[in-house]
Amino acid sequence: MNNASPTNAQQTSPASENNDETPRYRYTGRLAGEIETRWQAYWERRGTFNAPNPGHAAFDASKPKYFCIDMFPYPSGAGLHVGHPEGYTATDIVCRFKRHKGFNVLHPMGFDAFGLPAEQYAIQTGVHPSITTQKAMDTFRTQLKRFGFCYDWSREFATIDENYYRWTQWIWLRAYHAWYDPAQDKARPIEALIEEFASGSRRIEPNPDASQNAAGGSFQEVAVPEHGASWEDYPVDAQRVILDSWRLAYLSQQSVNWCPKLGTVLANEEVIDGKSERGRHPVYRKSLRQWMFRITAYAERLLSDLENLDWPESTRTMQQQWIGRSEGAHIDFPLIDPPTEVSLDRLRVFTTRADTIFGATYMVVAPEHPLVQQILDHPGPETPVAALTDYVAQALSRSDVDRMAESKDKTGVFTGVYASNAATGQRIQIWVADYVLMSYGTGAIMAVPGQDQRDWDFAKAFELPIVRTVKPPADFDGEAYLGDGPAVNSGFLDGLNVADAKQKTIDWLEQTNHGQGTVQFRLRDWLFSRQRYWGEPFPIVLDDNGNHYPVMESKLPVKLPPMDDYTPAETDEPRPLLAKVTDWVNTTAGDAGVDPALLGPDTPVKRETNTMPNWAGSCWYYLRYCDPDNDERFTSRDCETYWMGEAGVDLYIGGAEHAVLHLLYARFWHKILYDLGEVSTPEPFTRLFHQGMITSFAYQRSDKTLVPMDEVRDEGDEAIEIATGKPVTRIIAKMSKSLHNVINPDGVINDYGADTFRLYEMYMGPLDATKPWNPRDIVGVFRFLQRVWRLVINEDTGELALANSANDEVERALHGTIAKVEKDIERLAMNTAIASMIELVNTATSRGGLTRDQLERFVVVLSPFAPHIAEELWSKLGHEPSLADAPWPDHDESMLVKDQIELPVQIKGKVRAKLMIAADADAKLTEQLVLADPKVQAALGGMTVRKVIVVPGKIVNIVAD
RNA sequence: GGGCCUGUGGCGGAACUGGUAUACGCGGCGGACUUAAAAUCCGCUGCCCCGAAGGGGGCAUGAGGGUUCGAAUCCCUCCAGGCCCA
Repeated sequence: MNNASPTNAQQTSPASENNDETPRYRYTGRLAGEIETRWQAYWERRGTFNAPNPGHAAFDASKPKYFCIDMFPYPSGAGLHVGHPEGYTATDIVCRFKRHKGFNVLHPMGFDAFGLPAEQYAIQTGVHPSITTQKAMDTFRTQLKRFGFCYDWSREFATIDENYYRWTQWIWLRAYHAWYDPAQDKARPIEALIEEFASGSRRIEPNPDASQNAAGGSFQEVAVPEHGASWEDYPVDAQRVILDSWRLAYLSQQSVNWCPKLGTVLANEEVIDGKSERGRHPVYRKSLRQWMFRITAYAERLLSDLENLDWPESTRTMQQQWIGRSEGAHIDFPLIDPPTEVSLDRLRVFTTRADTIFGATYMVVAPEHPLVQQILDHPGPETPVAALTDYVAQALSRSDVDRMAESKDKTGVFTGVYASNAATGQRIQIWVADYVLMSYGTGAIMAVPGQDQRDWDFAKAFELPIVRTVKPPADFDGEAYLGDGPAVNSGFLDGLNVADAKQKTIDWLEQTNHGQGTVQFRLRDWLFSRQRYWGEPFPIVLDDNGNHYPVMESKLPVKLPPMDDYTPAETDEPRPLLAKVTDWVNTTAGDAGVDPALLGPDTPVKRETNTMPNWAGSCWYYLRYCDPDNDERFTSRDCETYWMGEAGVDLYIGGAEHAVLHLLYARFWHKILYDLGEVSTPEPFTRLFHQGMITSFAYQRSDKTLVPMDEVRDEGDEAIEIATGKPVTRIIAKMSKSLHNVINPDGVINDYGADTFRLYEMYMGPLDATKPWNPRDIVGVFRFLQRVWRLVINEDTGELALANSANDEVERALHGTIAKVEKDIERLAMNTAIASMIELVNTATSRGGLTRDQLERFVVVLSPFAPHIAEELWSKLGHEPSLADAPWPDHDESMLVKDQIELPVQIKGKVRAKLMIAADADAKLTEQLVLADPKVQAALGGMTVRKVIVVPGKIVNIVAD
C-alpha cells in the first residue's frame, strides 16, 4: 500500500541487492538499513542527544543554548505520511549543525493527543481513546526513530498525561484568578483588583468591555448598592458578578457556534464558511453558557508584538487581519418613542466612517440583537410582529452558510421603531437584517447607502432614502461611492476630505456626548469549552445556584473519569458527555478540592462537565519541554530561564495551517504567564518557519473527475485507467485518502535507507515551497551517498581507501562547500547545501579522491543531512566518540578567492567575449585589457565605443554604435 | 469582491544586493567496461537556424509594455495557479 507510487522501487532499483557480483561492501539499501539501525541504537544507548538541564552534572554552562522544536504531531491511527518528516528533517539538520557549532541544543518531541479525531475514531472502533491514542503514539514513535532524528526522547510527553494536563489546568486557573488591568496594560492577580476596589482606588463596576468583546454575551444583572458604597457593602453575589466580569477565564452566556454533528460548540477560528473546520459539518448559532478566554484584552499587544518576530510575512499578515484593528467611532442614536419598558433608549453603532453620519438614512440591527427581542416583547404600533418573528426565527435557525449564500439578495424586516439621526435629528427607520452580524462591532449599524454598497443594495431593495455625503468625481458612474472627496449634504463637515471629516465628527460626537472615537477589533473572546469527552476537564465545580468555585492548585489534576459510552447524542440541545458520569459529577466541595474558606467541605457540588478544546495542550508544551518531569512547577524557573533565554524558542517549524489558531492561542497563553511573572520572555517563538506541503501525483479523466492512484496503470508515456482502459492525465494533487495517493515513508526507507529519505525530502526544493513527491528522483540522492561511500571505501573489503596527497582543486572546493553549507543551513536552504556537497563529491571523484584529513572535515559537513553514513565513516576513520559532538570544520576565506576569473564582456548588452583576467584587477586595468582583447576588437568591428561600464570582477559592458 | 504569494528546459529546481540565465538532480542520447544485461565510469543534452566540421547566428525566465549600459530580479497592465479574508 505504501508503494502506491508508480515507479517506486522496482526490482532494478540501484538500492536493491542484485546478484552475487554485487560487491560485499557496496552502499545498498540493505547496508544503509544495517548501518542506520546500529547507529540509532548507539545514540539511544549513549543518550547522545539527551540535553542536560542547568544544575545537572553534565551541564556545560559555558555553551550558548539553542532551543528548536517541531510542531508536535497529532498521532492519527494512519501513522506518518511523508509530509511529517519534512519539517522534522529540517530541524534535525539545524540542531545537529548547532551541536557541531558548540551549542547546548534542546530538541524534544511529544504528542498532541487530546481532541476530536481520536474520540471519533474511538467511537467508530469501540475502543477507548486512551488505548487507540496510546497505540497511535507508539506507531509514530517507532516510525520517527527510524529517521535518526536527534530528539531528546527522555523529554517526551503527551498532552493527555496526567502530570502534563495537571499543569494545563493550573495555567487555566492562573487565568481564572487574573484580570487585565488597562492602566498597567497587563494581567494581574484578581486579589489586586479586590484590593483596589476595597481601597477605593478603583471605581467599583463590572468590566465595561466584558459584554462587548464577548461577541454579544451578557452577564447576569445584579442589584448593586448606590454609588459610593464600599466594597464590603456589596452583597457577596454582587461582588461575585463584578469580579467574574473581570476574569481572564470567565463564564458567559454566549451566542456560540453549535455543531450538532460533532456534538460540540466550536471557536470562531474553527468555523470556516459556516462549516466546521474538521469534517465540514454545518454550524448553527446557539445561546449557551460557556467558558471564555478574554483574549481581546491582549488584542493590541498580540498585534504590535508581531513586528519584532522573525516570522513568515504571510503569517504575520494573517494574524494582523484576524485581530483586525480598525479605528472608528461608537455613535449613539436616540430611539424615538421607544416601546414601553424597553430598557434601551438609544442604539449604539460602530462605524469606521463617522464622517458619513449625515447620510445615515436608516439603521439595521442583527437578528440576534437584544433590541429585537425587546421590541417583540413590547411591539410598537407599526411593528409587523408576525413577519418580524418569522424573520428572526428563520435567520437564527439558518446556518451561516445559508445566510451568506443569499448575501446578494438583501432581506430584512422593518421593526416599527424609529431612531433619531444623531447629527441631523431626522427620524429614521430601524430594520432587522441578517447582513449585519452580531459578532462584529455592536451588532447594529447606521446605514449609509451613499457610501456603502451593501447599504445601497438594501436601500434600493426596500426603497429607503439615499443621500450622498461624499462628492464623487465627475466621471463616477457607480452606485455607492467609497473613495475620497469633499463632504456634501453634511452641515458643518461640508468641504472637508474624508480623513478630516472623520476627525471633526469624532470631536463633535465627544463634545455633544453622542459618542466617541474608539478602536474596534475583529478578534472575539475565545470560546474555550467543548462538550466532548477527550479533553482536559476544567478544575471547577458549581453549587446549586450555578456559582462556580475553583479547585485548589494542590488538588490538581482533576482527572478525566473513565467512561464506557462516549458516543454523543446528536441533539439540538448541547449536553456535555461528562454529564453522563453522574458519580463523578456529583460530589462535595471537600472531595473536589475546593478551598474550605470558599465553600464548606460538605456542600454538595457538581463538577464542570465541559472539557477544554484540543488547542489547550499545545498552548504551552514548549515550556514543559524545558523541564518535563517537574512535579513542583509547570517548569522550573532555572530551566525556563536558560532554555527560553532572551529569545524564547529559537526556531519553530510547522505547517502554515496553524498560522492563526495555534500560534495565536499559544502567544496569548504565553503573555498571560509573562504578565504573571511565570515566564521570562514576552513572546514564545522568535523564529517561525512553515514547511511547504508535499503533494502527490493523481490521475484525472477527461471530464476532470479524479481517479484513485491504484486504479491506474502508468505506462511511462501515458496512464490508463484500469477499469475503462481509457487514458487519464497525470496531475499534481494534495495527498488524500480518497485518491489513495498518500505516501508512507516506510517503503522508501526500506528500499534506500533513512539517510536517502532525508536527503531526498530536503533536495526536492525550497523548504517552504509546495513540491510534488516524485519517486523517480529519489535515486539521485541515493547515488550521491553511494558515490560518497565509494569515494572512500573499498567496496570489496569495506576498508578505507583514501588519497595520499591533497589535490589543490579539491581542497578549495571543500572550503567552498563548508562555507556554503554553513550559510545555507542558517537560512534553511537545504536543497542548495546538498547541491554543493554533490558538486564537491563529483570534483573529488574525478580528481583522485579525498585525503583522510579532507574526509574528516567533509564527514562533519555531511552529518547533519545523512547522519548515519557520516557516523559510519567517522568510526571507520578510527574515531571513538560520536560524530555528533565533533566540532564544525573551519574554512579559510582566502581559499574561496580565485586568482583568475573568467570575465564576460558584453557589447550592447550581449555577451560577445570572455577573457581570463586577474580577479583583483581594478576598473581601469580591466577596461584596458578588455579593449585590447582581439576577440572584443573583432566583435566591435568598426563601431565607435561610446561608453564602457566596468563592474570589476563581475562584468564589462561596452556601449558602441 | 479585497489582500498576499507563485509562474524559469521534458521534470524537480539554481541564480548573491540589477551584472555570464538554466547550478545540482531526474529523465534522455552517445561512449567505455561486459559474451550480454544490470551496476559503475566518461561525454553530450533550453529552443531554432547556418556549416562537412571547428565554429557562428538568432530567440528564450507566463503574455505585453516601461525604467536601465545591463532585468528572472525593479515598475505598470493582463493571464494562469495557490493561500488568506469576505
